[in-house]
Amino acid sequence: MPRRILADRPTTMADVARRAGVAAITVSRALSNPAQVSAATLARIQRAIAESGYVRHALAGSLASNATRCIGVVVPVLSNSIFADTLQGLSEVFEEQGYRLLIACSQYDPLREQRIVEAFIGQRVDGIALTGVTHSGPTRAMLARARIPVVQMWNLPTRPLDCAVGFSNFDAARAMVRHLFSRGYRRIAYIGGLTYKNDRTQARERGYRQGLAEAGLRVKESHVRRTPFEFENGAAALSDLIETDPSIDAVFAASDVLAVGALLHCLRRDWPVPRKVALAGLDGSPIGALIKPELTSIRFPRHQIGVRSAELLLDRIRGRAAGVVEDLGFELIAGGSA
Amino acid sequence: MPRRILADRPTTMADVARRAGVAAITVSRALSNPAQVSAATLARIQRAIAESGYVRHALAGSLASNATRCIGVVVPVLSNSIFADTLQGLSEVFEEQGYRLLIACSQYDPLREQRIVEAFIGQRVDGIALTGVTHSGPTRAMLARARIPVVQMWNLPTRPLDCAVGFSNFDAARAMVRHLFSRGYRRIAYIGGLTYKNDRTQARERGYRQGLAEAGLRVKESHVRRTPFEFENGAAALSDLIETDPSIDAVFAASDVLAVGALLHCLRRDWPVPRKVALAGLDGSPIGALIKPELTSIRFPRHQIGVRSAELLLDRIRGRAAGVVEDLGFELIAGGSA
DNA sequence: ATGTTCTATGGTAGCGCTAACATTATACGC
DNA sequence: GCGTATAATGTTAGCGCTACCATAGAACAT
Repeated sequence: MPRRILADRPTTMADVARRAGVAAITVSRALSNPAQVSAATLARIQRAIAESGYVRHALAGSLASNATRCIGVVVPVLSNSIFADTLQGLSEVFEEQGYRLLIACSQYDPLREQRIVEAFIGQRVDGIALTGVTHSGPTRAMLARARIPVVQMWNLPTRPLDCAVGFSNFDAARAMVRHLFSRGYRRIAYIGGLTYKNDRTQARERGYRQGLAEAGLRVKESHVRRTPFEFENGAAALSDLIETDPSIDAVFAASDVLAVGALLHCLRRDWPVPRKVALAGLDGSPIGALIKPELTSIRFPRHQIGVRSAELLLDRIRGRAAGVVEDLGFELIAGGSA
Repeated sequence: MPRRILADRPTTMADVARRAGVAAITVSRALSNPAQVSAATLARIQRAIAESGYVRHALAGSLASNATRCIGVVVPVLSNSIFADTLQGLSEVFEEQGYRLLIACSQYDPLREQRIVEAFIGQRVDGIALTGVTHSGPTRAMLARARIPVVQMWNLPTRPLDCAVGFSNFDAARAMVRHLFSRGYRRIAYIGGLTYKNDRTQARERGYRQGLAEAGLRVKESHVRRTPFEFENGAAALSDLIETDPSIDAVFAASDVLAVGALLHCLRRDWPVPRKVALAGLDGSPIGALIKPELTSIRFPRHQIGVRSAELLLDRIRGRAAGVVEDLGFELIAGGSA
């Protein structure tokens, strides 16, 4: 009962095999492990492939071999370039090893992440890289049941799903508050992201609060702002903070996107930074270094997070032990802004 | 001859069917078209799925149905947020229609694009979205042979592969040169991208040259710089241009990343903009509007390019006519920088 | 009562590939 | 010469799902 008209269907491996005068399995071997095939046969097969414009049907291969050579990656957004560096690191390692990346955006939404993870499992990816360490219950359950190697990136989980590569967002934020304190600032406000959907943002805000507490300063809730990571929002939040309380002497923005927005806002208004207000960010983005004064920030190995995540995931795929959590640390960059 | 130990294999549709007391095909229908299944049966199946934690094997389904509900997207880079807006537009439309996106980066390299397209065809994606209009011969051949719907984005092809959505990068650059001329600038230098791998960059440079020619100005080759799109490179190129020829009165950067880098460099050096040198960009990125003076630039509907591309691709997938080329235009934003 | 249509469900085959085993030819040691 | 190792290739049986056709029963018209 043929389901498709036989004429005009795409070339299959059997077609190539016929043309080269070999069995289909030999074509399969020629493609996935050429060393197994004699030089003469290989040449005939390669010629047949070129002549017919054959492209192997990866889905059928994956179904038969039970391995897709695909890795699923979830990032919150693509518009913030900080994750792009990590993606770059992931893709460098995986491409070299013959794996492809499926990239999807969760928009900082755990439910969206859950749907993405389900789709990844449905695609039978060989491994999954997640940004962050908080995931919905169903997400965790699906991953556990599917027994797919997973790496969590950009933060340090207390109970990792599998392996993890990141740094302490909490410590980084606390370190920045200490730095500001050591420079003499005492009325330190905070502009952070929307905490309710993001563990990195939460950790940074906790770090800010802890840093103030350790310095013996009280947290004023009116000095804490939360807003999505856009340049404009950093500018608006700063403007609002200063208007609300002109005595604020420093603002710590938990992301360089916000900090750069805030800094540019000051420059627009001809507010002297750091004299009127000191500014500090967190991300170490290159644009911070181009502004005068240079943005004080914290840099972390964004690219290396991708590289190490890929390496650990490959280890897991190849059957090595799980449960590794790697802390790649961070570095405070003291610019002129604080 | 079983190839896998039968115990401890992932749940299949047959398992779910057995548990629900129906045939596998009914489970399939319950998942892909629930209206075909009676309410009572549907409930039993849904319960069986929930109990067993079943996730449908999408690969097997695609193999059988000859449709993957996946769209392949090639962008040059992820680190430049201008493509992120387009991706966002694509994903909004496709997700709503139940399609998934496979996103890959060509790094502005046609050979890499070719490998990506081959992989997409191997995955039997239902459609492909490409950035730009120049592609390697093999890429064009593969796409033609595979008869996969394709949309080319961000520029207007003279001979489209299939459909296209974009604007004239040439006209945009020319319009900016005209604007600079109308403001009285006569020694207009240019900072562009690396033309040899990118048709948008080529078109913009041609637009610059044409604009000068139409204004009766001669192009000085020493006034033309090419560099990868990074903030730092814009700063460095501007610095170098001014050093080489201090009489330059305006610089047109063919990307806002370069223009913002150049503008920040001027501010660092306390060079008055536009008095010492006028600056104009092209991309309409939000950060340009935050700087003082605001960056003169050209805005285009980046998000809408994604939306329309997705709609056209869906039309094609559903069998409607090919060959549509849509020009979405652009808009000049006159800021204080030029 | 008979035919017609519609709804709900099932049986079977096969999508295109590769794992596992089988087979054949060739080389090698003694 | 014979057993044994090695290389090169083939045969077969699925991987897990859905298209296609079949079937059975209910609803309705004639």
